[in-house]
Amino acid sequence: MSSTVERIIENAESQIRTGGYNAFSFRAIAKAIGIQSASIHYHFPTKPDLAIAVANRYTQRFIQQLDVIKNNNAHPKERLAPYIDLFRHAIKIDKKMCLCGILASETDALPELLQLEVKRFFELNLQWISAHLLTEEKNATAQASQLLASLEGSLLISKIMKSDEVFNMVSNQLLN
Amino acid sequence: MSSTVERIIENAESQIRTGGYNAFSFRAIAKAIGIQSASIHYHFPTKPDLAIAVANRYTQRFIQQLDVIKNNNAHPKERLAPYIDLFRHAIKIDKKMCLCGILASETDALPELLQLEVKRFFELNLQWISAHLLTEEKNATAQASQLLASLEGSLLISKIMKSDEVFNMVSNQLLN
DNA sequence: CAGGGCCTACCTATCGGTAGGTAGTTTGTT
DNA sequence: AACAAACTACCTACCGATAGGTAGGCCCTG
Repeated sequence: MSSTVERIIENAESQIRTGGYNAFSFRAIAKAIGIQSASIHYHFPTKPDLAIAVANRYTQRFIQQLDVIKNNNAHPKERLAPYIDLFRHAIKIDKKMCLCGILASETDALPELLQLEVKRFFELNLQWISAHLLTEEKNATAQASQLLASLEGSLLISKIMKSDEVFNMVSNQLLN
Repeated sequence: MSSTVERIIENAESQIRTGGYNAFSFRAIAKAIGIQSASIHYHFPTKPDLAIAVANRYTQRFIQQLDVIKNNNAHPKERLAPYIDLFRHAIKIDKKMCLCGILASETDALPELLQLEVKRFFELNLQWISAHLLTEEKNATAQASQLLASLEGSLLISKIMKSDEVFNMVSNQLLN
């Protein structure tokens, strides 16, 4: 049995990943987990506070997965497939966008502190790809951008197509 | 002097491209163009009606640009740079996401008819890339997906980074 | 004088947020 | 050990603001 705070964050994440920042509400979360919307304000005073907590947990979990990938795969080249699988999980299991992907697309409509938290996710991924995935490449930075952009973009296209086909084709290309 | 309908659509597009479907409102548009929000309902009865009109005009204009590119460049290989420039325009001139990119990421929160209109944009682009950009390639479909995903993804990353650097690196890679 | 294009005025629903209360638990003091 | 103070985790009830949408009137033009 998870705590109220965890259930709030979990449900908020689900709503944001479905429709973005403006598509989640305290009332909808409250109804979903069976408490009053006012009670959410006890744990997260404002909407930005909650959204930042959601993004923070999302990034933290992502970092943990990156560590697992690094530790389980000694050679950088072995790490690409499991890295791609992190995004495959979003579209195939969660059937939702990457949280930071959908938020990034709405950047200019987000509270400033939330922008910074989302930005951190991308900086962190780009740096990790360069350092632990493309170690021996010359233009690692450019290739890292290409990889991350392809994955985020293919998630978005797969959502609107209601099919994993685009994601599968893109990930197969990336693996070659 | 543009018509009221055109000014409504223009302003709605700007708002949607900034914060997504839930971030635009009849009242904000009305205020921006100097009419009453009720007057917008005369031209577009419901919010989905207006959003669909916005997406339709966006796609229609995109198609026109694709025709120009095709007609101005006899060889498929010459068409890549101007195609990329369509997306460069979004991030460098408009300083906004691709309308259909941001809407695609919110797919499951959109009215069904709007989903179809957004989907049409991507189907159309994928088909055009395959037919007029990668004519001689074997796996044209997969490469088209890769190209479009890279461009949409790099827009989204550039927005959150508040820098064109990622878009520039990705587009340079695509051109090689 | 008919109708297109806009207006005022208003509706209901929902939003984020606040005020104040309460049951149960924990903590500090004697 | 006993008791009071304080804290946690909720609750009900409400606020002003804003959302999309509707009804009906007014004015200008053909």
